[in-house]
Amino acid sequence: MQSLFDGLDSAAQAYPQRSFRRGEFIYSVGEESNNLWLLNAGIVGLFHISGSGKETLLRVFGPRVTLAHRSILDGGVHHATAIALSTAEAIAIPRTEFLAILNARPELLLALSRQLAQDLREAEERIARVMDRTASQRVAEALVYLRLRYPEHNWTRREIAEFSETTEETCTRVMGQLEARGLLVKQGRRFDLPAPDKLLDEAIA
Amino acid sequence: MQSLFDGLDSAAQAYPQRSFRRGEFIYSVGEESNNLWLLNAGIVGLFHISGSGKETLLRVFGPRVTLAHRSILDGGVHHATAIALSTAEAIAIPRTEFLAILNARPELLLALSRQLAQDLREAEERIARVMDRTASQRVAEALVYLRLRYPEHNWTRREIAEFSETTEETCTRVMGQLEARGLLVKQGRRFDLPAPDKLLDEAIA
DNA sequence: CGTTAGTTTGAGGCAGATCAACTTTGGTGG
DNA sequence: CCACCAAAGTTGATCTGCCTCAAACTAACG
Repeated sequence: MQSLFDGLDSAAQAYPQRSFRRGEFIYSVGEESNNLWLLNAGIVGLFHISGSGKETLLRVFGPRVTLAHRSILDGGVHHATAIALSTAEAIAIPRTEFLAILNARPELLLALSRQLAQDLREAEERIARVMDRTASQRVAEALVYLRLRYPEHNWTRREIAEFSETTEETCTRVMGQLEARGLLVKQGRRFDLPAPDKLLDEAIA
Repeated sequence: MQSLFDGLDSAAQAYPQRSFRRGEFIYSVGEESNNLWLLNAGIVGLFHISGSGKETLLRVFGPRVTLAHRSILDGGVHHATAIALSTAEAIAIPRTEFLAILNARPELLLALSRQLAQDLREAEERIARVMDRTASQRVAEALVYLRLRYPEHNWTRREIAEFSETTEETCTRVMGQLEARGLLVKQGRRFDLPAPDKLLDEAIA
């Protein structure tokens, strides 16, 4: 089955590609979602930033996926802020053109629905997990998820903490314990997980 | 715009209506989602139940909405358990027929996508909220949300707690404080919110 | 090398979970 | 209509995970 990104790729060729450096905003919460973004390269994080400055990493996007499709279908206002986590290349398609393409090609709308259904499952599993697991367990699970899914990215303690709903300090401490148990190896700022499956087993148990 | 429920209503007439009493399961986590459910009456809760028995109320369904659409689009396995919170009446449409109708009527698929987009926003807002707000604030927000959205239902402390990611005891204590401040009035097991907007203001501030 | 972003470590405090015992409610059936 | 009882709600005492604040350290990059 064709992905939403692939189905829109040819239409995107008509538009210029934009570059973002680490830390740059692709869009911000509250803005109108006038564009659908096609991410060609790099890693982008979708963040919720609260009044008190506390940040939550809601979703992570890698190459060959779309951004802002959810907002466009839900009232046209961004509910969160998309920030480049590494150098990123993306193309913006006008909202109206995106909707016209969806209208003309129901199979792409179906692909989009499936993506939303999957994202909703993942979000709801996270809601339940906060109550269900300790901070250590959540960090361990986040490490495995982020590392396996986006191995090329240099995940920081802060990013891991914001994804696992805990603090940077707790994250550091948990990673230290995992290192002591041989489940994590630090090399400068980078780290590796020699046995991700074992790590998950021990974390959940 | 036509809702998904309305679009499927005529097709549902071919199938018998089933009744559920409070506490009965409509479907369970892990089961295959062979049916789309049309809820005609009553309130249904979608729960995540962890190994340790801890329950989380993920979503609430009222009359004239569908259940299991997310699962059907996402691999066909239920990721949570649907339980009747009051006497409920619902009709099951076979998965295959549901998919055939979606295929024939893209406008219904669009309505479904919009619903998923909205549910995803609500779920992600909840993820951020757990870190962002105290237990008291979450309880206050849950009270307003549940009471205004489903005024006919007699929400129990347990249900409110499982929706606001806290415990029954905390929920009781918070409600006691709100009563002392005149923002909540108990009448036996029922309660009323004389000034929901004020309650929200004070809770968030 | 200087500078900044990222990481580590320690000490202290508290929100809220947990456990336990008790009270109230409201539906049921005798 | 009343007595009963299971489900729901309340209250208090205790305990702890992890957040918070602070301060020093270190990697990486221009």
